[in-house]
Amino acid sequence: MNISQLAEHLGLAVSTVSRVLSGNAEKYRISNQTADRIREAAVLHQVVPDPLGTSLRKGKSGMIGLLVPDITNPFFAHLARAIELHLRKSRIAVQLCDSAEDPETEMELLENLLQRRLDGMILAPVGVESESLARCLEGSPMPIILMDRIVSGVALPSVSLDHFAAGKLAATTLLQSGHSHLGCLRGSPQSSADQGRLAGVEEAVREWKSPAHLTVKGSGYSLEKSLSEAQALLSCNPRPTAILTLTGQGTLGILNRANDLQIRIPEELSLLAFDEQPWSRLVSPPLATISQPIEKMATRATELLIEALEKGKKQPPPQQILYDAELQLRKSVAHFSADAD
Amino acid sequence: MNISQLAEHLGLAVSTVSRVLSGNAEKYRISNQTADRIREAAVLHQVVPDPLGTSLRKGKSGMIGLLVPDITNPFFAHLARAIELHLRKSRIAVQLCDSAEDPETEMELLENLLQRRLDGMILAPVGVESESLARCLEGSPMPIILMDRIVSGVALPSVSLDHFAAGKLAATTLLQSGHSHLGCLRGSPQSSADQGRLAGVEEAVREWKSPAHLTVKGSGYSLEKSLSEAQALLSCNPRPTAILTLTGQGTLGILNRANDLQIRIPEELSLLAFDEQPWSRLVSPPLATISQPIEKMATRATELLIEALEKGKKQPPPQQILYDAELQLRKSVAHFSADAD
DNA sequence: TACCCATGAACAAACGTTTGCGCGAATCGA
DNA sequence: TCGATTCGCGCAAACGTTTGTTCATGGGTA
Repeated sequence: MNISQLAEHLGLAVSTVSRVLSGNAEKYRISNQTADRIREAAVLHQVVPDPLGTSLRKGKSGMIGLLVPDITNPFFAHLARAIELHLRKSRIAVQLCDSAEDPETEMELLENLLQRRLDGMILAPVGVESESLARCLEGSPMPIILMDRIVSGVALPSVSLDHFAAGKLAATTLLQSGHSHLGCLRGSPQSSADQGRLAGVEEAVREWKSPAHLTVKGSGYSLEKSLSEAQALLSCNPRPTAILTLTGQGTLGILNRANDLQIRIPEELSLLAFDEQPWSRLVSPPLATISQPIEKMATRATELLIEALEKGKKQPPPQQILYDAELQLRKSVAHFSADAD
Repeated sequence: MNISQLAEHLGLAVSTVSRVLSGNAEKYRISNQTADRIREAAVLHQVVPDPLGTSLRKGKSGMIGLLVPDITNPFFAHLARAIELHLRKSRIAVQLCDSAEDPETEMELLENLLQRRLDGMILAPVGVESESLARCLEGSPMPIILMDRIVSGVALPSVSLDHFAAGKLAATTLLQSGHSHLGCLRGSPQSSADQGRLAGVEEAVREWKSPAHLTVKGSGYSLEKSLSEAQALLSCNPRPTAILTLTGQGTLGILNRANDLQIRIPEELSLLAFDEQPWSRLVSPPLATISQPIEKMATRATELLIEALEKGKKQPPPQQILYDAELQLRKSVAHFSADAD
């Protein structure tokens, strides 16, 4: 039963029912008597204004798109959950899309989402530079908030970790523990997040008070790739005394290979990992991590989006909002003593 | 620009443009000349039929709801990803909802989804019995496919692991390795999945050729709970020589506490865990797991749903579709030798 | 020439809302 | 008692499609 049928049933006009059911009873001066009658009948017959009709009339779908590279990645899963929760409070639904870290899929999904005339969208891009992607985003008719990674050449508001500062913090932490040869396992060289983190690491090493050396390995997010790159990094001669991993998979790769090679952590190798995982503090030794304030970032992004929606779907100013990483110092990072090597 | 503006621009009727753009040109015998002219203009002006209008007219939103207890749980994340991928091929979008393992939130979300007049929905219930939940599902106007867990008292089609058989397989595996005292760390006693698994375990123990003993601990999915329950299980006297964990958190709990107590795996304790995780084969020793054929289940569930959608949104017959678990036997399970205890 | 039929496209109703406007009735001040 | 205001609600248009029906045109046959 829809509201016009309910109106007929009650002998009232559709407009009256609509006004009451959409909470505008007093605004249009519907008498309490009539309003209550409508409300009662509505709950009795389980009548709710059809969102399709509402959307069409209002020109809003009440839905935003969330496009992530990999919902299977705990970081994005947490992000998605927080975003959905926040938007729910504003009665906005979330359409989920997973681009599987593939730029082409991402492009298709993006076009699809734009066609669907959603109210807005939160996008965590795969991170590969693409002219067509940039053009597609540039001319978007809806507000778009970028998360985690940015798209070069596009002026869009973004919410992310201060990757540069985080990388610097991580490297400095290891340097301060006495390590002078750092290893770094990166993810994709394409990703702006990785680029930022690595740049931070490099600057920390460059600015360190005494000479320090940095070995960088890795490319890609797959587990197989991470394993072989971890192997490569651990086989360096001389081997780094401390390793920083920029991705979750990379961390698993190092943990696994170090175990195979019987390298003791932290006695022979210190390990600091990006992204806190559920098991980080449970493995042995507990893993020191650089964690992201996921909740805060999700909150900020949704606030930005909601604000844009209320201001008539206009794009908010292209500010870059950065958050500081949090260092969880645990036993996997130890002070370097020369006799171990 | 919408199709009516495009029609006006071309000096044609809206209906003609609509027929061409929705791919029904020849069905309504639009001349190739006209059709091509429309198509060209459409790509030029980036005109696509507005899904809102289409939805309203057709009475379909082209969108289904996916309600999971915790998208942060890798199992559900994988499920969500596979489901979204499959439905995308049929041009169906997915609205994501996360109930945070909370029955009340689940109930609210469910009502919300039902109101949104989606085309259908895939539901992985929290698993707590609830009269109102059952009633809500029973009278649903859209097809609903249950996943992973079932809701007692409701005749809905479901796709899930054969939890009972999986539990039996797991327990039998441990018994066959010579263990006669099994420990089991469960999740929530409310969950039909856990109930099934545990029942399978109990039957395996009961039917085993020689006397065997089973100690069951655990309740809830939180990490803290899992840690304390793991502690309790490992502190039993006598301690089980093999432990089966029914949840991911439980596995982490056992791994952590075993490490604290300096219990060597598998020499002093065999461990078999439900649900394959990205790190399962990477920890030391590699973890034996009972894995679920997530892809297959997701495929089947979406097939069921799509079929129902094509048959006019009617509920498919309430069949229960079960899949067999797959045993990944790894080094964390060892043959029991009496001298170790 | 008159008729029929196939062709190609327009007309209009319907999907379910929201909302500016208007209208009759009741209330009020003078 | 009368004009002016307020109150309570209905009317109708509009949002953007889809689709059954109609209509004009032209070619073919009788």
